[in-house]
Amino acid sequence: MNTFFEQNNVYLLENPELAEAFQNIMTYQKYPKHTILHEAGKVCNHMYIIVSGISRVFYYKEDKDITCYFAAEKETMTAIDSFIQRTKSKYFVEALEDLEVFKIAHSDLENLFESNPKYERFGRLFLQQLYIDLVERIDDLQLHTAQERYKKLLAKKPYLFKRVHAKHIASFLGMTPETFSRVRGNDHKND
Amino acid sequence: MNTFFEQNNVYLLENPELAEAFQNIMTYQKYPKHTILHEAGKVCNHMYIIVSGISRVFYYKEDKDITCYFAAEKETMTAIDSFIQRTKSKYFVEALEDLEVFKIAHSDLENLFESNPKYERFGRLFLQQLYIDLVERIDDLQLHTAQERYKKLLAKKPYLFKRVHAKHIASFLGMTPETFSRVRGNDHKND
DNA sequence: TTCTTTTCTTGACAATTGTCAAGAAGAGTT
DNA sequence: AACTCTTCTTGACAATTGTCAAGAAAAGAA
Repeated sequence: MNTFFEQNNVYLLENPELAEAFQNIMTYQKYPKHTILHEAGKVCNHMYIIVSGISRVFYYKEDKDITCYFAAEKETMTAIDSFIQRTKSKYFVEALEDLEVFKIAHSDLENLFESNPKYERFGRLFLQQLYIDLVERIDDLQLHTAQERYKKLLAKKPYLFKRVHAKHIASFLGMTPETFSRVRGNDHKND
Repeated sequence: MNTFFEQNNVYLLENPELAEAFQNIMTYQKYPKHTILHEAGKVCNHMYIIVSGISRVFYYKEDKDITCYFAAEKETMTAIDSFIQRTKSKYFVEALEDLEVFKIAHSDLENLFESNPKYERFGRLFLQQLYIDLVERIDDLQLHTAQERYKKLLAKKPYLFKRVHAKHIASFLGMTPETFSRVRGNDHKND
């Protein structure tokens, strides 16, 4: 996954004007653990940049709760389908820990993009990085065993395994909690 | 998958200026079947809009040939990792049929984006749609059986099943050719 | 703390998918 | 057409993963 500040800091931090422009449309906000920041069925009008805490995006597939995205410090999060297409979302966004975030309204972001091409450009470059991240995730899911998917995520985002319920990671990896538990058990043996 | 002309026709066709700008940087080209349009290990400097024919993007995972993308008429195609990041690609791009395409150089596209914010804007909106398509593909792979993945693709892109080798569709769907064959067999029974 | 609820682990078994091998079917060439 | 090469299908079996159930462990509430 991508981070607004880290992976694109070239654009947001090295250019004071860009940083200021974004700061002007961001509002700092806190949410307690378990808060639902966005509900499925509604149009999502905000995106969030996480200052502290972890959140997840999930949806229901035949009563089963499927996590499709995690966001932690410095990462961004929104109900992406709705935020982009301006339609009702299938996703929920939930705080898994107490959250501190910067909140950005869709309309403000659009206005910013329209106000000056350099912001539009930043938006495009940012999306490009998100796109690359997704391509990688597809590769992972397309032809890897449960064990391999587990190891890859553990290497990439070890903190998830300490801070997030196993069942959420399991569904994110496309396996049952039971399989996740067994795969984790195997992995510990190889230490 | 997305199409330059279809899904974004709002932008490309309704605005004659935009259409003309793109036509100025596109060159029409033909490639015979089996042509490798891009080789892994090289930086990919072009994207293609397909006029006729079908192509695929693939890579090797431990000697196994994995297809990760198909593009047919009106769709776009490139070695996306390299085209976006300007690094060596892991992907090959291959013509599965005789191809007629419009070819666009990365540099020309960048220049176009920089020349006027409305092109930059089109680029961003186009990427947004590609992103949504990928999110959908992840949903498919994350928690569906081989049978379900087969049926979804058959409903969405039936022409693939007539024009492309089964083994390529199988790897695209994340299953072996044998499983693909059996799943296809099951499906015919339910007619 | 104790009590309650949820999550995690483990076993037994079932379903799905992969592997290997052999033959059939199909495409391409001469 | 015959020949060659590749792809597709099918069977037998193995490996992986899912389902269900029960108990252990952990987290949250009183």
